[in-house]
Parts: sequence; structure tokens; C-alpha cells
Amino acid sequence: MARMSAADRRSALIEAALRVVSREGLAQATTRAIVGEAGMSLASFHYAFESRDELVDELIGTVVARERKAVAPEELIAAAGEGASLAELVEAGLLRYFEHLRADPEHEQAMLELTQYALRSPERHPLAVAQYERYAELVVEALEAAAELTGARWRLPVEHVARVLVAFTDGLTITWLVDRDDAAAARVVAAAADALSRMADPR
Amino acid sequence: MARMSAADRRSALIEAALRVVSREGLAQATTRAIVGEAGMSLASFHYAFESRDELVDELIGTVVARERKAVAPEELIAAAGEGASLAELVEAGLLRYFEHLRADPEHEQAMLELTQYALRSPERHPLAVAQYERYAELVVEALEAAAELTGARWRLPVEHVARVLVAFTDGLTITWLVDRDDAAAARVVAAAADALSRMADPR
DNA sequence: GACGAACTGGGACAGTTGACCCAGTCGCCT
DNA sequence: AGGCGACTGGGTCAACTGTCCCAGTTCGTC
Repeated sequence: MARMSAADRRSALIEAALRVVSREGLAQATTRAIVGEAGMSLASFHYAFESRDELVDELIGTVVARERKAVAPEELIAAAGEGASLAELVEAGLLRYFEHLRADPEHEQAMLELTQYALRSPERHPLAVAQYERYAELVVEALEAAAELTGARWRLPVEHVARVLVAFTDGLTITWLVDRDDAAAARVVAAAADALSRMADPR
Repeated sequence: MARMSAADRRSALIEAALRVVSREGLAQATTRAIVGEAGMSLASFHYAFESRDELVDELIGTVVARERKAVAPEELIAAAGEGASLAELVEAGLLRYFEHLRADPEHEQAMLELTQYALRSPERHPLAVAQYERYAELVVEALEAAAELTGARWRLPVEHVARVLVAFTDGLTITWLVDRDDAAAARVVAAAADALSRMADPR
């Protein structure tokens, strides 16, 4: 393995770890599996990280920080059409997320696994909370943009609306991961968009 | 340990395993931890089960089969009042589930972990599918009862409605497990009940 | 009450895993 | 060019885990 700084090595290991977790699950992401994926030796692992736990914690932090809005408002307009209603816009956004899920199910599965891992110990619980706060944050931005685009106004705090949307999204994710039923997922999307759009006054 | 039949031992071990998984997570549910919880020796484990995998598979089967309707229709009437609308009835049912979740979060967390475990290998995937089919089955019964009680009629196949409700329930579960925000959960419940009740024609 | 089969307990074993150590190598800085 | 600190590779260790074995015990049946 070529020489690299500790910082570079840390990120290389985190990337490798994410790939292993996505492909085989967190339980299979042993130090050896991660190091193998990264093409390094075991010693390099413990040179860059104190312990496996430290890497997993940092992995969660990284993926959370990296999480980007799945949808830009402009795309949604393009997808839903110019004079789209808020409901149509929300539905388009959810469908966009669903496409993202279909394109890379393993990634969402890995996210879910990391969440559950974090939920299992009190000192890691905040990592899960931060993860969901980040989700909500991104959704808030999208919801505000959608309201602005359609001239609608959210009747309750947009953070509340976002929290509900995150819950619906999670449910969509898990159930689809289990049954891979696209039509059923589409019905969930439609129902969720319907419920959410009723939380705003149209203009 | 007193003598017991292999069948009894299997169920005792499964009960013990469920307790360990609920309390400490699936990863910590080693043969020794399970056997310790059950107060048996290691040999008894492998007398009753071929392998740990066999126990986990059977554990999933057991919890799924045991899953009961969280709500009986009569209770809902009592909770929602005599002349309750379908929307109120659905909301009461979801709230009842939420109470169940609050009362025993570890159990739902264990269920989620078992699902994800099953999702990780092709030969176990059907276990997760069966788990969710069972959920949907129970929900179908509740939805049919609710429609009958209010004289409403589901506009789409009740199985489809149930599938959406299961997704919403899952989302409710995960997000609440993360942030333990009761008020947010209540908003999810209200939104879900709203969306679902719109899938029926009132009478 | 004796017999055989069902059952139990303790110990053992091999494989895996996280962690670590040390001898060596490389690259930067003076 | 030389030296020093950063970095690397391989080997090793103890702990843990799933599995198995075997000697012994208990129970139902004749």
C-alpha cells in the first residue's frame, strides 16, 4: 500500500467500511473485511483508528454529514410540470426519493442498520438523533421551497411537517426493502403526499 | 436444570433468546447469553437446536406467528366513542399501537432487528416477507372491522390500504425510537389516519 | 428393580475477531 | 546527505463464539 497521511487513511477506511456495510451488513464489517476492502494491512487500521468502534462512530458521522437533499426544487418543477400544485410537488419529491432508494437499496439498508446500531447503546444514541435531525433539516429546506414555488403556506411549523415526512419516508423504505413492491410503494407515496399537502393552505 | 422435553426446551430457549435480543440486541444474543438467560448449559442448546441460526430462524417464525391484533374493534369503539367516524377509529387504532410501542419499545426494536437480519441473506428474506404479510393480515382485519362499524367502504382493496398503514406504522416506530418525541408521533398518527380514512367512502 | 433411551453438565476445540507490537521502510526537512 | 519521525507489514495474542463430545444422570417402561 502506498504511503498516505493518517487523515487520508481514515477516509479511505471509512469509504471501504461503508462499502462493506452496504454489501454485507454491519455485522460482517470486521476490521479485516474493511482493511481487505481498502487494500491495507491490519496495522494500518489501528494506526488510523483507536478501535473499530471509533471507526463505526465516525462512519455514522460521515454519512450523516454527507447526506444531501435528494431533490433540488428545480428538478421537481421539471418533473411535476410548471403549474403543479403543492400536493403534486410533494409527491414528485417523494417519488424522487423512491427512485433513489430503488437505485441503491443497499445504501438505505446500511443507513438503517447504522441507526439501529446507534440506538443500542446510550452513548451512541445521540448519533442516531443527529442522523434524523439531519434528515429533517434537508426535508425542511425542500418543504419551504415547495411552499414558495406554489405560493402555499404551511399551517403548522414546517419542522413538524418535515418530521412527519421523515417518518413516512422511513416506513416507505423498510416496507419496500422487505417486499420490493413498487406499486405498493407508489400508493404509500401518494397517501403520504396527500396527508402532507393538507397541512398547508393553498394560495 | 430440571429435565424437560426437547420441545419445551426449544420454546424456553426461544423465549430466553427473545428477552436477550430485546434487552441487548441480536448481535449480543450469543449461544452463551441465551443459555445463561434460560439457566441451561450450553450442551442443552445444541441438544434442542442444530445451530444458533436455526434458533434465530425459529425465533422469527415464533414472534411472527404470535403477533396478535394490537387492537380489538370493541376497544376502539370504547376509545373513540359510539358515533366515531372512520378517521377517528383509524386514529384510535394507531394511537393504541403507539401506546403498545411506548410500553415495550425494546420489543419493537427487536422486531426491527430481526427483520433486518432476515433481509441480509437471500434464504432468510422470505422470513421478513412473512413477517410483513402477517402484519398486513392483522391490519386488514382491523380495517374491515372499522369499515363495518362505521358503515364506510374502502375505495381500494383493503389489502392495499393495509399495506400503506403498515408502512406508516413502521415509520412511526423508527422515528419515535430515535427521538422519543411523543408529540411528533401524535402528529404522524393524525396525518396517517387522515390519509387512510380518505381511502374510503363514508356512508 | 433393572434396562435402555432420553437428557444433562462440564469441558474441549477450532475458527474468528479486535487489538497490538516491533522491526523495518519511506519521505520530508534541515 | 543524513537523520528523524511518520508510516507499513507481518506476525502474535487473548478473548470470544459456535459447535461438539463424552461421561454421567434421570426417567418411563417392562
